[in-house]
Formats: sequence, structure tokens, C-alpha cells
Amino acid sequence: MTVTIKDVAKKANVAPSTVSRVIANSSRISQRTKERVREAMEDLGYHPNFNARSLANKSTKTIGLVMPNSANKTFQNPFFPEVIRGISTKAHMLEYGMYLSTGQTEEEIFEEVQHMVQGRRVDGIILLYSRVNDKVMSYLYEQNFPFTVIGRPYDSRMSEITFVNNDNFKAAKTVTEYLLLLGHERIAFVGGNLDFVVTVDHMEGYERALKNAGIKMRDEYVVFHEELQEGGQEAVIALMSLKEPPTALLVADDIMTFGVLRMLSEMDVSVPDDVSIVSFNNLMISELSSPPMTTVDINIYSLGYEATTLLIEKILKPDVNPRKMIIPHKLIKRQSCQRQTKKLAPQ
Amino acid sequence: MTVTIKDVAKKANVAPSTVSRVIANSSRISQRTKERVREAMEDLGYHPNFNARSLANKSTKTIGLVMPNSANKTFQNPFFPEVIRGISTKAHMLEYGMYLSTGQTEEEIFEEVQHMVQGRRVDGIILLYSRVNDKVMSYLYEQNFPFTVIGRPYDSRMSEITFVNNDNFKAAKTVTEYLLLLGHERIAFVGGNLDFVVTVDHMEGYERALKNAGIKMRDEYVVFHEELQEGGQEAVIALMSLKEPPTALLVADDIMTFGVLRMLSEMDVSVPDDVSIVSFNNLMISELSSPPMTTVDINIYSLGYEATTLLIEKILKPDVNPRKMIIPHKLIKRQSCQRQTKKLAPQ
DNA sequence: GTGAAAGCGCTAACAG
DNA sequence: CTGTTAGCGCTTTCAC
Repeated sequence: MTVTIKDVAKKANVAPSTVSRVIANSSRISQRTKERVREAMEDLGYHPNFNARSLANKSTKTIGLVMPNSANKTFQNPFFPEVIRGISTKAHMLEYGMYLSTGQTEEEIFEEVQHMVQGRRVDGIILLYSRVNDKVMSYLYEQNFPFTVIGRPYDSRMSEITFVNNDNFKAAKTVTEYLLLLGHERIAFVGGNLDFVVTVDHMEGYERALKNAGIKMRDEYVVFHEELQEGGQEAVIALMSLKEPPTALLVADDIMTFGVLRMLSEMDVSVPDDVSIVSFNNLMISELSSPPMTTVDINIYSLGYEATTLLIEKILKPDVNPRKMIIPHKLIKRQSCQRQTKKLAPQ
Repeated sequence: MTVTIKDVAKKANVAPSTVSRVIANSSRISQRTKERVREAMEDLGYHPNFNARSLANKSTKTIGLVMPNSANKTFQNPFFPEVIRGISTKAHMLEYGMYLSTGQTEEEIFEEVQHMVQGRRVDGIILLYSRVNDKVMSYLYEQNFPFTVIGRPYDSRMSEITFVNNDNFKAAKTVTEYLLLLGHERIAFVGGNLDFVVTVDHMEGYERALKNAGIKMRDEYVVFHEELQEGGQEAVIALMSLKEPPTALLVADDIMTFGVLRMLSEMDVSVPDDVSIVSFNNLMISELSSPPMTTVDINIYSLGYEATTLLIEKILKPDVNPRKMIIPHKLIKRQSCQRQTKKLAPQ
């Protein structure tokens, strides 16, 4: 059968507690017994039982990852493998494991989170998204359960919740200004799901830049889409059918930009000659579009890595003050933007 | 503090064991007590402790997912979110959770798997890749631990291991024949990492088709690359620098194809006019390349879904015979292939 | 139908 | 430095 701590104890002629101490590498055990015990462990092929430990310990050494509902395509964004890679690296360093939510709908996910929390299945949770009025976040907050969010809380509890984010407002503002500097005035905004905080922040950055430049916002230049690929395509149709189509586009996500580029190419609109495009995220494949896209690198890996750092800090010291961390972004200029020179129909 | 089964028992005026039976919905408990107990659970906000259950039960209701090492870029392939979506769906239906490996190197992953197995952290494991001589697979096999692999075992143990795969040999063969029918004779093979079984199968399918058509294989037309994007790019350089460059390419993976398309476009080689391309996987973004790529849909989601079905079957009935399952594939014709008409330099 | 009690494998006082 | 003992919260015989 499975070999337990008792077997090891017997073989090494010590008490079970001593074995336990050796596992924990307690400093109050003599070097000699440690060796004897370790040898016995080796001989018997002993491995500590994870559940027994967790039960006695009240600590699972695992963190729960909560994704947005996997029903829609959001989930397929390579954004996720990349955050997870960041989380994974740090988690592994600190010897934590990762437990994934499996829910397809928001309701399912909420229930799962409850189970994770109440069932003590994980020591802490990372929210891999930030939605505007998120039930899960509220729950975690009320339960005073250790968690961090990637993105930011939308409401007043901002100062009471630990999160890791980019300065999405500023990124969008900068990028809009960049387009403005290139001579564009008809700049459209193709946003993601308005339920996500990042979308709101992007939009505000965009608005601010236009306002500062004294350019009036046009409602028909602002569109939102849920689904990434199709979204990009629909947005293009809507925008390019306007009497005065935009000469530049701010697109929420690189995947969406692939959809935009595809549709534009079908319509024989040339990028960047006819339309300039900037988007966000800088996924691994983003340099492979044609033309290669100009995009904001948000350092996805670091978002995950740092979220894990903060979470584990919180797990270890629950009373420490909430922390926020802003990961720097960087505009990666490639070939989807160009100076606006064409004559346009008068406004 | 946390509310336990005892608290519920007290409140409902029954023994803890009765509460346990109600949780398990035992048929030997009267309807009346069931209701009383459920009410008490509700009132107190009781949630069963996961670790205690697992310990007593010797069952964790969670499956471990083992990915290839996340150090290299393979990990960023949207293939993974999609398999996981399939796994997740089925796991959720059967009320299983998912635990992720975090290792960066093969050695780290191997150690983690040992911990998962010996520490009884998971009830079974899905290998999300299949490598030619895989230590992890051998270990799992020797331990007689429930596991399934996505892909197939390479060696003689094929008949003793449960797996879910595509018929990659046939897919590659068909696709090569398709190119042949379009009049191509100079067909190159741009494979992935030769350590992966899928690469071997693809290559054999390709060879077989050429052989059947009486076309001699040329070594310089067969290249392999580890890294997906860069790989694609390097392959193109090598291939197009040949005195007799190929007129058609079989590319291992859609992501790689993005790299290929990019590089080809930089070299002013037009697809499909100058070169035709077929690749494998049909990722969500694959229809957004320019031109949209012709590719083999391997039904990634189903690979994950069915692997989970088989795994849980194995967990529940460990003595059942190993099973294999082949998921159908389908050629998706888009616009990266064309009939070969140009005059070529004589062979 | 329900209760009492032992035990899953480990940790953590408390002794000594 | 090391052993003894009492749980962690749940399941599961075995009684009744």
C-alpha cells in the first residue's frame, strides 16, 4: 500500500513527529537523525500525502485561477497562456500549484469560486480579468479571502483591493496622441466588451486625447464588440460605410486587429495607406500580421508574475495593506501606421 | 470559525455520520431528516472541506494537466486554451477540477508529476502533448496511474496506453495528395519539433503520398523547426534560397504559417500565386491570415473533451482495457492554395 | 434509519 | 533534540 510517515518512522526508529519535522526541515533536529530519516524515506519511496498535509496545516499551497467564462471566444486569446506562464513561473518558484476554474457561465464560475473558497481548496485566488460589476470580486472581498485581480476594480473599493494593472488610460491617450501627431483627425475607437474595465479606461484615454487636441468626439466613431475576431470585422463594415470614414483606428486587442485587417483587405482598403491602425497587447503573433501591426506591449507575462507575487504576499500576511502595481507599457511601432496626407471630404 | 459537519449535526439534532450521508445523498436516510439536515446546512452556510473529504475518500475529484515545458514558445500556441476548453467542459460536467503543472523544464515537470501522483493530489492525468521518448509517460505507465495522452505513444506500449489522437499520417498524406492534384511537384515539408510524435506522423504521410505519386523525396525540401514563429521564417529563407525552390509548402502548425506568410510577403513572393501553402490545426485566428490559409481542422476541442471522457472512465474503472480514440480531421480550403501552372526550371 | 467510534496521513502543541 | 498525544474534517464500518 501507500507508504506513510509511520512506516518511515518505524524504519528510522523515530517518532512520526520527527519525520514530520524532517520534512519541514526543522532546525531542532540533529543532522544525524535527519540523515537517517531521509534515508528511510528514500528506501521506502515515501512521498507526503498532500491532502493530509493540507488538512492538518490549513494550507493547500495552491492558488486558484479564475478565467472569464470559457463559453465565448475571449478564452482563446493567447493572452491567457501568456499570463498563466507568468503566474506559473512565480508559483513554481514559491512552490505553489495552480488550480483552474472550469465554469462556462458566470453563474457556474461563481459557484466554483464559492467551493474553492469555502472548501479550502486553494489558499488564494487570481482573477484573470476585471469586469465592471463583478459578483465574484464582491464575494471574495466580502469573505476577506486573499485574492488579486489582473486589471483593476471598477468601483470605490479600489483602494481596498490588491491588483496588478497597466495604465490603460494613459496607454490609450498616448496612442491617440500618436495618431494625432501623424496628422489623423478622424480617429475611430474599436473597443472590446464594455463590461471590462480595460475597455472603459481605453475609451477615456481616447476621449481625453481628442478633447485636449480640440477635436470633437463623434459617436459614430466609437464602437464596441464582444467577440474578438468577428467583432473586428463587423466594426470595419460599420465604420467604413460612413460618409466620412475614419483614417485611423484604435483597436482594443491584437486578435481583433487580425479581424480588422482581414476585412479591410477584402474591401481593398490598404493599411497603412488608407487607414492607420494601432492596437493593444502585443501578443506573440502580432508581429506576424500583414502589415505587422503597431501595438502597445502591455507585458502580459509580468502581469501574471506580479499578480502572483502580491497574492502570495497576501496569503502569507493577510493583514498587510492592499497593494496596487502598475506594469509599464510600451508602444511598439511597426508598419500599420502612416502620416495622414490625403485630402479628405470637408467635414 | 469555519462551520463543520459537527456544527450541522448539532443544529439538526443528528450525528455527524448522518450529515455525511445526506451529503452523499444516501438512500438509507429518511426524507424528513434529509430535509432537516439540508436546512441546517443552509442556515449555517456549510460547505464541505475538500481536503478532509479527499483524505477520507482517497479521491480528489481533480485531474492533472501536464503541458510541455512552458519555457519555450510552444506554450503560447492557442492550441492549449482550446484543448483546455474541451477538457474543462467535460470535467465540469462530471464535477472534476483541473490542476495545472507549473514546471518550466522537463526535469521540473517530471518532479511535479511525481508529486501529483504520489502525493495523491489528482486522480488522473492528461498529457497535453506526446513526445517521442517521454519520461513522464513511462513513469505514469509504470506506476499504473490513470492517465490519457493527447496524441499517441510512440513505442510498443501503444496498445497499453489510452490516448486520443488524430490520424495525422492520413491527414498529411491527403493534404500532400491535394497539392499533387493541383499540379505541384516541388512540395516542401516544414515540420515542427521532431521530438513530437505528430511531426513524425506528418512526415510519413507526406513521404507516402510522394512515393505513391512516383515523386522522389528531396532532403533539402524537408526541414524541422522548434520554435513556431521564428521557425516558419527560417524555413522560408532556407527553402526559397534553393536553386529550385518549392512551389508548395506543408506547414506543421498554423502559427508557423503566420511566420511563413510574413516572411514570404517580405520577400515579395506571392501566396498562392507563387507558392501554395497548407497547414495544420485550424486555430481560431487561422482564417484571419492574408490570404486566409488552407488548413486541416483537427478538432482541438474534441481532443480535450474526449481525453477527459476516457480518463475519467479509467479513473472510475481502473481495470478496463486501454482505449484509443481517433478524432476526425477535415481539410478547410481557403485561399492559400492554387493550381501550379508556371513554367519551372527543368529538374 | 441512525449513532458511535475508528481512522485517512499529517502537524503541532506539550512534555521531557 | 525527540516522543506522546490530540486533533484537522470527513467517511465508513459496525452496532442497534
